[in-house]
Amino acid sequence: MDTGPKIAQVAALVGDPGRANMLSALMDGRTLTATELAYLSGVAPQTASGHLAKLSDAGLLAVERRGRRRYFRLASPLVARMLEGLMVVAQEGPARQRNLWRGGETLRHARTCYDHMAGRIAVAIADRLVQQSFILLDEDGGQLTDAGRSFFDALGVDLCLASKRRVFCRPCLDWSERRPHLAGAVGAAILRHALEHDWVEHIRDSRALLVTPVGVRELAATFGIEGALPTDACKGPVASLSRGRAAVIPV
Amino acid sequence: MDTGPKIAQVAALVGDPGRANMLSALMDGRTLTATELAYLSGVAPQTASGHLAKLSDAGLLAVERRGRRRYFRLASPLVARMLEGLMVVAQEGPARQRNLWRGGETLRHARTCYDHMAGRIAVAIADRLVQQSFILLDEDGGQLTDAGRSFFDALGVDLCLASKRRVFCRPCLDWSERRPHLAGAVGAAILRHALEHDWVEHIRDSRALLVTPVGVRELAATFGIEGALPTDACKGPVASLSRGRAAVIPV
DNA sequence: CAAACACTTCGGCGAAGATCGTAGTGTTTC
DNA sequence: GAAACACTACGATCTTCGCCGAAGTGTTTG
Repeated sequence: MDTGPKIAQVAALVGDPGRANMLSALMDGRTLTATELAYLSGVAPQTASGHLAKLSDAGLLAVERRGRRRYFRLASPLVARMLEGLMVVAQEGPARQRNLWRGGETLRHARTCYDHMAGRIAVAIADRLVQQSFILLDEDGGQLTDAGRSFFDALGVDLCLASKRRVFCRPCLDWSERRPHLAGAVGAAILRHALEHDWVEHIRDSRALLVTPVGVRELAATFGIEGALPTDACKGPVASLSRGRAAVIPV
Repeated sequence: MDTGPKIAQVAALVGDPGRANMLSALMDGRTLTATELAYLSGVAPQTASGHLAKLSDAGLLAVERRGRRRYFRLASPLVARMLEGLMVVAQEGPARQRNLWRGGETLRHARTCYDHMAGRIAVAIADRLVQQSFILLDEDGGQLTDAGRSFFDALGVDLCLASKRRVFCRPCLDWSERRPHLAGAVGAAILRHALEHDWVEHIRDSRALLVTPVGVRELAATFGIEGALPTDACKGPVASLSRGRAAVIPV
């Protein structure tokens, strides 16, 4: 099998702390400039430039020139998927090996992406809002309809907290589902609302979100996304997690 | 986020060609000795010893001493999952980025694992055989019932080809499905039978298996596993693959 | 008990590559 | 047009780490 050398090449790229930091920073789908990435990874701009060139050449990053700066993002959800694989293995380490894929599964189910929700649930919510014509989405933009505004008003979601300057509503490609969820002010408002009403809560030291029993009921009632929610019929950690509030598994 | 350094540590381990070769060789769930791994990765035994120690310390490999030799295998399905992530990214490289997860998807659907079948289909077959009490499975062993023997006789599967010394029937954890499929002589006989009757065929340069139209029909009729098989309703590469024999996508 | 075997430890060699200072190109701002 | 800015290219230094020869420990075989 000659697959060994190939994966070594990619792994070696990720194997440098500086480059790994850059990739981690881009995990949530953001696009960042070379300078920002240099700062985040803790190396000089010259060094970062070299690293970014290598990552782009290898097809791990996609670049876009705008003006005098270059914006980098992960080249595809595949790359994010690979990084998540590494994260899961890395976080467990030598200790307690058994059943630790729970972390990964929980992440895929519901997590934060910057300031909004991602994962199966977030994609289902976006689907539902589009299906009901509350939101219009295309490749790189989104728009709230009048019906959508009424819907959120009735729900008590405050869409005005966002600063004037930020994008109001946009799609954000979900790397575990390979389909878009909602970002922008609307996405942030939904997450804020869900946290305030105890539909979900943060899991310590993780981007994963725990869906509470209240959340299961309310998300189903509000968005009609039973399919994406844990149920009694759904065996496995997600279901057992959501049955009791206290059962927080370190991820 | 301090996840950067952690994933770098793991990635750096995989980033060496020698170690990557070792891990690749173990991808299908086999257990190999240190000497075998040294030969397969093309380094001297001393070097291999060091590499294996590092991989074990990091929790990527599990070791078992038996007599004067040490048997290594991947520590968990998580590791295999991570390696697959790297493989998928590595095989695509800079070129044609779009829709290349087909390879991974095909692998998850049906592939060989040593000399038997793995993937969704294999897990479904194992489920069905257990459900019908043709086979009894527990953690680390399996047993063919009398009813099971009759079933395979009627089907024309020859279970006697296996050498006397090999394990007759045992479960083998499927890393893409996280549930067991059948290994041992019975597992091998099923794959042999499927290949001889053109239910599946090897895809060139890959461990992936292509389920032929005949296979779709016969596997459904024989094992009642329609759910795991590609159908017309199932969009995506697997369905398009199975519709015509000629449509072999390089993986 | 000796010999063969499987594996590990030690030590020195050598190549790969990460780092940053200096200097350069292209872009924006004033 | 000059200055500030974002990024890139080159080169010297230095650390890291893979590599294998030699020697050592534990196990099996005859």
